[in-house]
Order: sequence, then structure tokens, then C-alpha cells
Amino acid sequence: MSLFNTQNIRIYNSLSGEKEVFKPLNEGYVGMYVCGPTVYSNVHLGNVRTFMSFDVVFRYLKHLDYKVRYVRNITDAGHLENDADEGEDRIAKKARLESIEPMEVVQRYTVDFHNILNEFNFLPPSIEPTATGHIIEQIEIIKSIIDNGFAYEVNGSVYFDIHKYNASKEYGILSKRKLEDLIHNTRALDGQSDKKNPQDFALWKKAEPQHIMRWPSPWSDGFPGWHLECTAMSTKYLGEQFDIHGGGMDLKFPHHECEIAQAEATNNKSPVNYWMHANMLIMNGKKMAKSTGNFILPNEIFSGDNPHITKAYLPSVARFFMLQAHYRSILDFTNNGLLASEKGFFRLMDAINIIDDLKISSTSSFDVNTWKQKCYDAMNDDFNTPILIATLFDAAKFINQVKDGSATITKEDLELLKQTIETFTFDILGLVNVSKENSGTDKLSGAVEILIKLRKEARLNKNFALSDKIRDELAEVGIQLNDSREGTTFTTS
RNA sequence: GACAAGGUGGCUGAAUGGUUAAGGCGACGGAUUGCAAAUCCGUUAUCUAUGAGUUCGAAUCUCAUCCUUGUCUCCA
Repeated sequence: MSLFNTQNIRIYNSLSGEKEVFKPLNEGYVGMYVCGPTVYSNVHLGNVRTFMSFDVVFRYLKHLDYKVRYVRNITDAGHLENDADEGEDRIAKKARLESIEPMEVVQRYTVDFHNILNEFNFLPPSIEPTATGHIIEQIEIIKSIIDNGFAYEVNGSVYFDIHKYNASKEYGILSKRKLEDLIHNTRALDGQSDKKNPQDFALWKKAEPQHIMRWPSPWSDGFPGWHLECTAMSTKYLGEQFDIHGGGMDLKFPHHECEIAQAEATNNKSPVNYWMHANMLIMNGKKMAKSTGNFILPNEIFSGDNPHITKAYLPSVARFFMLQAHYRSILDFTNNGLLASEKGFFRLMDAINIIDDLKISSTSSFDVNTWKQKCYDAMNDDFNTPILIATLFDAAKFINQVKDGSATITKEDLELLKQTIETFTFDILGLVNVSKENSGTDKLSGAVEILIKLRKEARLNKNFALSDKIRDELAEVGIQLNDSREGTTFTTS
């Protein structure tokens, strides 16, 4: 019997606005698509948060014995710079600025993206397709949409006819917008003569002579529109209908709305059963933006090289910090929050790392099976990682009590506790175990051990002036001595 | 301006109709220590932006007001 038979997941579906029991189209199999990054610059930390949320979803579904195909694309063709102007694409623009080939930009930032995600201990998706590798598929979809009467060609470009679509379908079904409101709110655009209506969006754009990224098509040498790649790649690898589609809240409109319209216009089917949207990351209570300086790059968290943070943080600490908030809540990225999470993270790790040293008793004062189900309940409830972490701390407290002698545990329960806490902490949350102690190099450890020995002798001789001098001066260079009954260890900061 | 999500303790962040509103950090008290730090244990919101309403009962539903974030235009 597979685990998914005993655990019922409920997912908040953006389409319905409610939590729904998750039932995949094919029992035992899950198809999941997440909109990946546009690789024209370093990956945005908020984007990392979104992908982290879905990394945990992926990990949990796999843990429940589902066979998951997780597709996360790389957008290497660039979205249109501005739908209203010549349709310059972000990657081509960046390439010209830096005088390099477009694919060089793509290569550089794809590598950066993968490096950052590796640091954060992400699982690679099952398929990571690129937009430029699926131009043919995108052209085929455009043909179908034209054949079905929902798109029109003007001067070598093809546009999706929103008004025609809305006559028989519902444009705005995901973002709860009404076409009338959109019309009312659309500003007058100048030089916008090709489209029948301002709400229409491009499926294919004819390339200007100077445009570097271009492909032949029945309509012109050009490039695909901004929303098409996700429809093409999700359909190709997951089918006309699949289970979960995820992305950042900012993509809900128009990107995901257009994906639905494109798929409906092609296959006359709603493409996705469960739409999931991760909320935004802000910093110090404000929007994170390069232009205001309220900004941090992911690798600056690891190096500490950013004015908004006071020290370097382990990737797992940052990961723990983000998972302490629910994916549908706005998360405020602050140095104080990181500091608090760092302490909590090490507290959890310390508890896990002493499990093997615990004394076994003939009875348990803790109901491990009930606690284990609480862990599942947390994740089953729309992947509620903050509740899961709180539950893990229940176990951490119990572990410390056993160590203290104020609680007891049997051999069998200890086995179950250890296995469960490690599964949820490392396999599902994707945290990486670390021991704070003896984190220095071998040579440093040897040198500090000598000082610890000297200090111990001084203390035995009640030469506290000397012992405190050793302790304080080590602290000044960032080496913290930790006394306990068992002896003295040290940590470096 | 329109639409969407949200405003919970010193900070962070869960809980969406029903006993004492999770957890982490901090603070305070205790254990430990020669004294500290580290570690461990315990305590810590008569109350959920503001005002009104629905209900036997609301943080949770409704309305209004204020504020924040997002989208509507490139931005994760």
C-alpha cells in the first residue's frame, strides 16, 4: 500500500479560491508544471522562494509514493520587453548592452540559477525544458488557435483574440477579472495599430531587422509571444490536462490567465486541475527592488556581503527561514528574522544530533505515533511547513527532556522518532544537517584544543584571571567556548 | 483608479465559527557555572488595524474606513 492511500492532501486552488482534496488525474501519478526563471540576470530571491515552495511540494508528493513528473522551464527566449513597442526581448537587449551573444547571457545565468538552487539543496526537476528548444511546438499551437478562430495575423504577427474568446469562454476566470473592467482600465496606447483590441496578446511577433533572436514561421521571421512557451512545454510533457500548475502570485495575471486561454483555444479543455500561487517576498517591509537598493542577491546571503544583513547565513538557515512562513503568505525578509531562524535551526539540529545518545527506558512518556501523524497532517493541509516545523520542535523539546531525564522513551519509539524527524527535516523540508561544533579546520581545532586544555588547568588551579583571558580573547577572534558537564567544545562564527 | 491577497504579542509567524489564539526569536525566572557564555527547563497576547453588524458564539462571516504587498505596463 502506498502512503498516498493513507494521507489526504488538501490544496488551496487559486481557481476556486478554496482548499480542495487533491486527487490526481491518474491514480499514483502527478504531473506538475512550474513557471521557471527568465535567465537574463541573476535569479531573484523571491523567485527562489517560489521554487522552494514547489521543491517542498515535489519532495512531499514523492515521499507519499506518488510518481511525480515535475517540469520547470527555463525561459531563454525572453519575454517581450514591452507589448506596446517594437517587441524587443529582454535577453536580446541585455546581449546588446553587454556585447555578447544572447545564448551567452542564457548560459551564464542558467549556470548561476542552478548553482544557487544547488546551494539551497533543491531537487532537480524531472524535466527542465527551454523555450528556444520548443519553437516548433509553439508554432503548432499558434496554427491550432488560428484554425479554431481565436487568433488573427496582422503584418507577420499573430495575436490572440480576447474578445472572440470571451464570447464563448471566460477570460479572467483565474484572476477573477472581467473583460469589461480590463477594457475600462486599459490605458490608451500609442503606436498600437496592429491589435484589434488592446487586451489581445501576441502569440507570434515579427522580428525587426536588428532583432537577433529570430526563427522562421508561416507568418514571418520572428519569435514566440510571452505566454506561449509554458502552454507548449506543459502540454508536450504533461498532456492537455495535468494536475498542478504553480508559479508566483505575480504571474497569475496575465501570464497564467493567457495560458488557460491558449490551452482552451487549442484543445477546448481547461488545462490544469490545481493552480497554486506562491506569495511575494518583501524585504524590511518593502518591495524588493534593485532600483531602490532594497535588494539582496541569493549568494550574498551565503557570503554576508550585503548591507541589509549583519553576517553570512548557511543556505539551510535561509531555507529554514523561508519555510517557517506559509507559501501563500507574504514573507518579510529581515536580518532579525534570519538571526531568529538561525538559532531555531541549530536548536532543531542539535536535538536531532543527540537522538543516538538518548537513554532507553521500558516506557515512553510521549506518543510518537500521534506526533508522527501530526507531521503528516501539517503537510496534508496545503503543505503547511510552519505547522510542520512547530511540530518538529515538539519532538525537539521531548528529546531534550529525555536527555535531561525528565521524560522516557522505549527502543521502538526512539527508532520511529528518529526516522520520522529525519524524514521530515531532511527529505521533505530539504534541510541539510550541520553540527555547530568543531566547525573549524583540523589545524585550528588542534590549536584551540590546546588552549582549552590550558584553560582547564588554570581553572583547576583557580587561576580565573588566566582562564577568563583565554576565553575572552578567543571570543574576540570569533571562537566561542561552550562549557558543559561533558567538557568544553568550541564553535566558530 | 480598478482588481487580488493581506493587516494577529516586543519581533517573526501559524490558526479561517466553538474550551486556556501554535511554534521560533527576545524578555523574565530556574537548573548548570568560580563568574559568564553556551545548553536545558518553566513563564510570557482577557486578545487578533479601526469602527459598526450577523451569530448562542468570530481573529475567522458582512459592510465601511485606514494601511501594506501584488497585478493592470518591463519587473519574480
